[in-house]
Amino acid sequence: MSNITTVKGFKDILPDETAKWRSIEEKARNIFADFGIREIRTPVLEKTDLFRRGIGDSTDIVEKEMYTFVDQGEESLTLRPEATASVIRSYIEHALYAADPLAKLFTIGPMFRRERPQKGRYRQFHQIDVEYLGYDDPRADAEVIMLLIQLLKNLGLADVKLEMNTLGCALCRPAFRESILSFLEGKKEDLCEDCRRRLNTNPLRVFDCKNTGCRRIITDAPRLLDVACGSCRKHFDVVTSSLTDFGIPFFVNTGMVRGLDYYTRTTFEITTEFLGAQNAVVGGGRYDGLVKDLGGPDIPGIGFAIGMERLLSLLPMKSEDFAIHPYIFIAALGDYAQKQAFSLCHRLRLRGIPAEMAYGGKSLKSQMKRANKLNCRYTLIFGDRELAAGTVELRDMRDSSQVSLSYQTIEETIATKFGEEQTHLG
RNA sequence: GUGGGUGUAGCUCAAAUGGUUAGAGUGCCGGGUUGUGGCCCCGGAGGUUGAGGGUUCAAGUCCCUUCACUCACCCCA
Repeated sequence: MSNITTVKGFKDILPDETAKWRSIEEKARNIFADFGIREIRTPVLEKTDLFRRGIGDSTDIVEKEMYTFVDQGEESLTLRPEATASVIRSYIEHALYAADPLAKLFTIGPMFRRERPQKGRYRQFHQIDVEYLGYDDPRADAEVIMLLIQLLKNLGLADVKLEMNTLGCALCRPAFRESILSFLEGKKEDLCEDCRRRLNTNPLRVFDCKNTGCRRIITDAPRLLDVACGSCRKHFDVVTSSLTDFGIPFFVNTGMVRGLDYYTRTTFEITTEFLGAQNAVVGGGRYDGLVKDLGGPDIPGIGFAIGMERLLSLLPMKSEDFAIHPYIFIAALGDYAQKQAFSLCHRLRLRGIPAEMAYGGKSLKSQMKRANKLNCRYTLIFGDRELAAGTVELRDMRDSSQVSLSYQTIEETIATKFGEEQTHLG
């Protein structure tokens, strides 16, 4: 096939799937409303510097995964690889903090990273993103996580694991970095090739190396939790004890390092064993320095991002459960009847009754087959014979019963019936 | 960027060591009922076997190249 296809790593979301997506989004919006989180929508395209400064120049995302191009020789632009930087940019640009020092925001939409696609990883993927700005208190961390857990519960997601860690703050992290470096320095020869490289770039990454040799070495390494400053430790204690108070189970994973430079203190992930190599469905954490780094006031923040494709693949939803069916199918025989059917069909739709018909003078059998395929509740049948007698046939597609009704009042009859059945379903 | 796997009908897959017009299920269209769906039966349409080249009397099958998809590494949602 030499036809034009989607770009590598980009996916069409076909009609059978869209209802599932909408269902997730609706449930998210509902719970966000309960928590007072308001929607913000930012452009998918931003100036490249936003991400360079926000995410960090030495991260993989910025180094090799961004869709960046120069716009007509003028300016370097980038398709957003994540939402947080954009939300913060907007927050600063419109000085939202001036009107209210506290902001709870969410946004839903596509992100773009030019990685090699594989299971659970696409070049365009979608995130549900939540950001709390201006909240210093560890209870905000707990609130964000609790709302996330509740959302996943509402969606029917089971068998997931909440992993927690703290990355320290500007005071205690540098010291920790040094102690890790000196710890690993003597064991350099035993580390894998990747980890030796990591010593220079991001030594904390050695913690989540999958190489068994590296794992053995790192088990004895100092942990940030042990050397964290008093306030960071206290912060983490309040977050975790809040979760415990509400019966939310979690695992402290002192080896969890996140890939974006801006995280401080609390970080967390929701993981599952059903996603193959991409086991994280949600990632998040606190970023107390980011707003300031991006040119705003010194305002703390915490948030998370849910990977929608990964989430979808974990949910047991079936597309049949979301299928929509016409209430009534009109099967008409003959030119005059077809004309009447077309008019009736349109009038029913204008009244909010899902109606469908077949064009093109097909056989009754063919029209009935179509009605069946569409899973219509009723089929209305009439030809010249019925119209001459002023009647129409209404067939119940479930039990195959059929009644003869007055053509004059059929629109009202159907409308009444539809109204009654709707309230019954209520 | 690196490595493995796979490319045959819209979809899921067959076609022994190379051997005539590449099959089945499903879906689609039509018929079996001159005006009645599902189940059943029958028929039809739909393929340049991903593309290009090579070996051979003969290639879906073997060789080379290329592309796509996929899984994994790196990293992340």
